[in-house]
Amino acid sequence: MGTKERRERERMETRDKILEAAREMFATQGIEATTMRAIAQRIEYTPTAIYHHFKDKDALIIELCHGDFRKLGRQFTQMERIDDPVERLRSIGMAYVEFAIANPHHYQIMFMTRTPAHEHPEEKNPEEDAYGFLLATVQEGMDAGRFRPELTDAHQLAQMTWSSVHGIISLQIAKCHDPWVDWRDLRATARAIIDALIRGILSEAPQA
Amino acid sequence: MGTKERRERERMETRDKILEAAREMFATQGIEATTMRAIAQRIEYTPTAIYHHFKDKDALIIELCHGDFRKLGRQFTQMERIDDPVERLRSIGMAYVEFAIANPHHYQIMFMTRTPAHEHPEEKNPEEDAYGFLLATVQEGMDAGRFRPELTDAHQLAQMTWSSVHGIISLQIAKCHDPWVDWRDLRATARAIIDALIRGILSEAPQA
DNA sequence: CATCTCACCTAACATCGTTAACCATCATAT
DNA sequence: ATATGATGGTTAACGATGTTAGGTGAGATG
Repeated sequence: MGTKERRERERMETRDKILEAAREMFATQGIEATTMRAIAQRIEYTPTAIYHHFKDKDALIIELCHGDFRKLGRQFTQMERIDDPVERLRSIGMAYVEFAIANPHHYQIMFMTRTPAHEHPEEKNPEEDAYGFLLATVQEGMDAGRFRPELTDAHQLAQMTWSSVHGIISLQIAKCHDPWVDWRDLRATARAIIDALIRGILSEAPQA
Repeated sequence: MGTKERRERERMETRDKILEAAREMFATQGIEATTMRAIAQRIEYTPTAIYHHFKDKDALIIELCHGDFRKLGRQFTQMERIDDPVERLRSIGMAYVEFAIANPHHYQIMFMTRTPAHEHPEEKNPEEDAYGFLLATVQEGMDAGRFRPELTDAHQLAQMTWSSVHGIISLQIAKCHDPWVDWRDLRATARAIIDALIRGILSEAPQA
């Protein structure tokens, strides 16, 4: 019949139009400032039409988040080719920074706001699970004895590195307009943080 | 006459009642979930009454923020008694963590949301300028040659330490309910981050 | 006693997310 | 061919939000 397929395809097309419009408007205007009505008007639909594709605004946001998490995960797995786990860790950190610089509004949604019970079904897919990739890298370094002997918790170590980079990113996103801090270049400071932290967690034994 | 003074005092009393109610409701319910009407009802006034004391909701928030910044600054200056600048730096970091744990919602307002052009008039008062205190401590350590020679920018160094601690705090505040991360104890991880970072920025020359 | 001030209230407005009820199209079953 | 029924969309509205225009009334001032 093929008509069923066409129907489905058309449905997905308008669904994608909604997502695309929402993505751009969230990114440029911010998430709170972007209204359902505005999204609808942009794609020349009625606000109610959106609700035939997404339960509510949160569902729309979460859907966009999933896409962004996948994107970040793909970015990370490109670092797989780096053999040295410590160097890979450094590169993951910088890739994370680049992602945040490229998508600051999405970054804000993904990591700076209390999300509504984010299910994260792709938790198990390594291609999409950025945290898992970071964790594995840290574990690899730990197994190779690269880190100080008192650092035995891979989760904690992963959270340490992640949050160190997240810190400077999120502070600058939130506070970049405040005059009482003389902000330095994000990339440079992030690099300095990564270098310092890695130096601080590396085992002192000279490596081969 | 004294009547003028009494009028002013009464005005300030209700103003403080508004602030007090808002502070607690923001802290327990969250800032977005706390409505003007709810604040008014709590102190048995009409929503409009609030607008005779504060321009709008943002002004109310900003006013609360100022108080919180003062509180944090006071917390910091208690570390003045620590002579060693590096140890003081460590203590500042942990004090910051304790502040965040004690006031997570305020922390969110102060450091995790884009504030509406926060004037920060008390920038010059050392007793209230937490960032300035951190900066001075870092500068002192730098002057004493405690840090690696390539680290010559006190602002960058201050931002590095600040953001490292901020990172783990804000991530846990925002993502503590997400099941895909196995969070470790905030205090312990923060301490590990501080230790690692400090080890990473300290000059290798053995100190006296 | 008349007037003025000023903290506060009543009533409303615009806008938001969201939903109930309806409508039009079109593949399908009789 | 025509009735049926699903489906993607619309119109109109609801309740809640931040906010404001215009009034009210008690107490200070002349």
